[in-house]
Amino acid sequence: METREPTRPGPRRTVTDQDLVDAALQLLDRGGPDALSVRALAAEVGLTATAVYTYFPTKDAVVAAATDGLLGRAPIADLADRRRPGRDRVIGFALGLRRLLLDHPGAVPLLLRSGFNGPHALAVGEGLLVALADAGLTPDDAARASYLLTTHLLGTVALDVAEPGGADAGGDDARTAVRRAVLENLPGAAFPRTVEAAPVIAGYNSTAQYRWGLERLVDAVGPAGA
Amino acid sequence: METREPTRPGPRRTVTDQDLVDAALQLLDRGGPDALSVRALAAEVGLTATAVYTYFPTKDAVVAAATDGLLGRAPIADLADRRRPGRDRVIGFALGLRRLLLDHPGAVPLLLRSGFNGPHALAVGEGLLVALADAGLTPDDAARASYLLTTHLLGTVALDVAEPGGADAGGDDARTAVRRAVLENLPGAAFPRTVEAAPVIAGYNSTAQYRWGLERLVDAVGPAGA
DNA sequence: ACCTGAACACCGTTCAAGT
DNA sequence: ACCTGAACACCGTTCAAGT
Repeated sequence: METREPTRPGPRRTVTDQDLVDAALQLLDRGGPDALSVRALAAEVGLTATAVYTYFPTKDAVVAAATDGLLGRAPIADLADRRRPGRDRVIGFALGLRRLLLDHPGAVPLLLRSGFNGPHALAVGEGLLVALADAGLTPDDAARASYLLTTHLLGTVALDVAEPGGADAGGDDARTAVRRAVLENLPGAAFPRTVEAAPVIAGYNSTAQYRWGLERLVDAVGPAGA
Repeated sequence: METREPTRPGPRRTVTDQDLVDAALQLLDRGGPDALSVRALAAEVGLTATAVYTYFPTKDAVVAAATDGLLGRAPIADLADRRRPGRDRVIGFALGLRRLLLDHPGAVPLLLRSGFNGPHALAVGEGLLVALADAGLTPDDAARASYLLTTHLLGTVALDVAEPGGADAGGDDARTAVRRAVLENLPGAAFPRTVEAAPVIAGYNSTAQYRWGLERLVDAVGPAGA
C-alpha cells in the first residue's frame, strides 16, 4: 500500500517551480549571468518561453528565486552548532558561504542585485545573529556586526568575480601570478606604492587574505573590545 | 592672435570619447543600468547606434570607461592632504566615495562588474596606500587594509543599491521606517533575533551604520594593534 | 491550470556603402 | 576617420487560442 503524498488527479505535471530554479542555476553556472534568458530556461526544462510565465510572473522573479535558492545552500548548520564557540562558528560559516558563492560566479552579479529579502537570506541573517549573541555581543552589536560581516563578504565576492579572467583563470595561485605580473608592469612613477605592494595586492582574492580581514573584523566587533 | 591647441583641419568633430562617457553616466543616472543601451547612448549625442563603434569597440568598453570615469570623481585629494592624520584622511575619503556612489545608483551594478583596473581605480588604490602608510602601517599591512576598506565599501554600496525601492524611496529616514515596518511584521517564531533587532537592522543603510563599521575596521588594521 | 505560436518593441553587433 | 542604413540573431513580455 504505497502512500504517496496526495496529488491531484489529471495529466502528469512535468515541471515544478523548483525545476525552473535548478535549471536557472545550472544555466548561470554554465554560461554566466547573460546565459539565463527566459527562452534558454524554457528550453532547459522542455517548455516554450511563454509557458515560464505560468510559474513566475517575470524573469526578475525567477532570478530572485534562484539567488535565494543559492543562499539556501549556505552552511547555516555551522552557525547553529552550540557546542562550538560563537566566534569559530561565525568564521567557519563566512568561509563556507564565500566558497559557495565563488563556486557559482555566474550567480553572483544577480545575487548582488537581489535585495536579500528572500526566506533563505533571512535565515542566514538570523543564524548570524544567534552565533554572534552566543559570542557575547549585545543584540544591537550583533546586528551591526552581522551587517559588517555581510558587506565584507559580498564586497569580497563581488571583486573576485569581477576580476578579468574571472573564475576560469585557473586556481588561486595561477590568478595571483597573473595579477602580480600586471601590477609589476604598471608605471612605477605614477603608482609607486601599488608597484611596491604588488605581491600582496596580487593575492587579494586569496582565501588567506579574506581570512586576514575576517578575523580582524570579528575581533573588532567582539565583546573583547567592551 | 588666438592660439587654440593645434587641431587637424577638416570637418568639425562633434563628438568625443568623453562626450560618450558623460552621456552614458547621464543615462545611468536617469534610468538605471538597463537604460544604457548603445542605441540610447547614440541618440543622446546625436549619432546612429553603429557610429558608437567608431569610438569604442564594444558596449563593455563604454561601460568600463564610464564606471572608471565615475571613480575619477572620487575625493582623492582628501587622501593626499598630508596636513591631516592618515586615519582621518582614510575615513573622510571612504565616506566621500560612498556618497559619490550612492548618488549614482544606476552606475553601481555596472561598477561592481567592472574589474577595477582602469586608471582612476588604480589612483584610488594608490591614494589609499599612501594615507594608510602615513597612518603608520607597513606597506604590506597597508595593502591588506586597503583591500578590507574597499570590499567593505563596495559591499555596503551594493546592498544599499539593491534595496527594494532603491534610491528613490525618499531619504535615509523614510527608507529606515519602511524597512522597520517590514522587519517587525516578519514571523517572530522563525526569526526571533531578526525581529528583536529590527530597529538596528532597519538602519543598516544609514551613514551612521557605515561609519560604525568603518571606524572599527580602521582601528582593527591600524598600528595601535601592533 | 498549463501550454503553444505569433507578435511587439526592443537588444548588441556586423557589414557594405558612403564622405 | 567617421558615419549611415539594412540586417542578423537575439531579448522580455503580451495576447489570443487551445487543452
